[in-house]
Amino acid sequence: MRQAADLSCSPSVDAQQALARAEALCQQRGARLTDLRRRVLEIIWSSATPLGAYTILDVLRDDGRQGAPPTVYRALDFLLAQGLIHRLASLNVFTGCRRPGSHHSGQFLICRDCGRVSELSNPAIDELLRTETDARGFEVLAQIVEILGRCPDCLEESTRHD
Amino acid sequence: MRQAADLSCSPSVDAQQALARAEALCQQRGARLTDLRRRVLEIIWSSATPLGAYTILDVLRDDGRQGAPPTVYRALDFLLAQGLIHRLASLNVFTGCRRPGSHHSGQFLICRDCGRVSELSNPAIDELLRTETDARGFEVLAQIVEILGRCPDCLEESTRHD
DNA sequence: TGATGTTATGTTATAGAATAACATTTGTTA
DNA sequence: TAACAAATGTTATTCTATAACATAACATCA
Repeated sequence: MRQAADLSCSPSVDAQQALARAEALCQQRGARLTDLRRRVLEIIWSSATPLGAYTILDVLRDDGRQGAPPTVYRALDFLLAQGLIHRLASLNVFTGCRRPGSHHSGQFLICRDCGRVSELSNPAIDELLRTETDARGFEVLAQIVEILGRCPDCLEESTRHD
Repeated sequence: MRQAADLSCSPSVDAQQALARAEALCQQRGARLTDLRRRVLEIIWSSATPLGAYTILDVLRDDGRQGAPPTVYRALDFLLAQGLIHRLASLNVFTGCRRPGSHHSGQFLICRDCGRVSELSNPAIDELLRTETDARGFEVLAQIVEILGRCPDCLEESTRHD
């Protein structure tokens, strides 16, 4: 996979905005966005592609922090609970939520080649799924919609090189 | 979780039909449904709930077979490639495909309480997702649609007991 | 302020899921 | 039968995630 992760640079504008929003939301909810949790969120937002827990752990250690897997997973659990990140079940990775505040499951397009992810939020998809589940008397707790494929950029590139 | 797995009984009618169809499909395709692969498929179909790879491995060992993780994963890879089973990414488990023959990604309702799974195949959902991806120039390789929640039976039961 | 309870983090160990790499066996075909 | 390919056996390792318990930070109230 042509990896796009670049964690060396300082927080992007996106990351800064996401952190600011996270601060505001947590404040509002009385949830504690501690140093560790903020840093994990920042790490996630600083990458162009979703990160695995152990990659995050490596970055924390590079920070000079002490840490073990539970350190990361607990922070991730918090961020998930606050709707600040999503977990992509098909890849065991985590990505920043583009629409925090409204807890939602999200719909994801995942590029197999570059690893980048687009988050959709097509209400029609939600509605359609809701219709199906309602018809069956099934109570929905979480929706997982992940589409693995190739993004336009990588498609174009592979076309040029063939 | 109130587990519904019962592997002790002889193959159910469902399992027998699934095995027969698998035989036919593999024959037709020139794919080799070996003893091991057939047995793994049978184990999967003999359970009311999806099984993890290591649970399947345990059953194989109970059979008196020798085996290690690769044994199971290779059989699973074959069955996946033939479209005879599905993998549920959100739980790392495998379940028999209710519509083998047509390779498809499927849509699943997974009950958090009893672990049972219903496989939908609502073309409208596929279509809607296709519309989204087409509009974005995204080439789809695989779709993952898994809905975690509570099935009608478990809902009713929890209502009675509250 | 200090005692108490709660929340968060540190730490060690382990469980669970999946694959790499190579050896051996089985099946197929020439 | 020889030679090749496919399938399985086997050992080791990597990656993902959590259990269990210890310590530290924070909050609340007498």
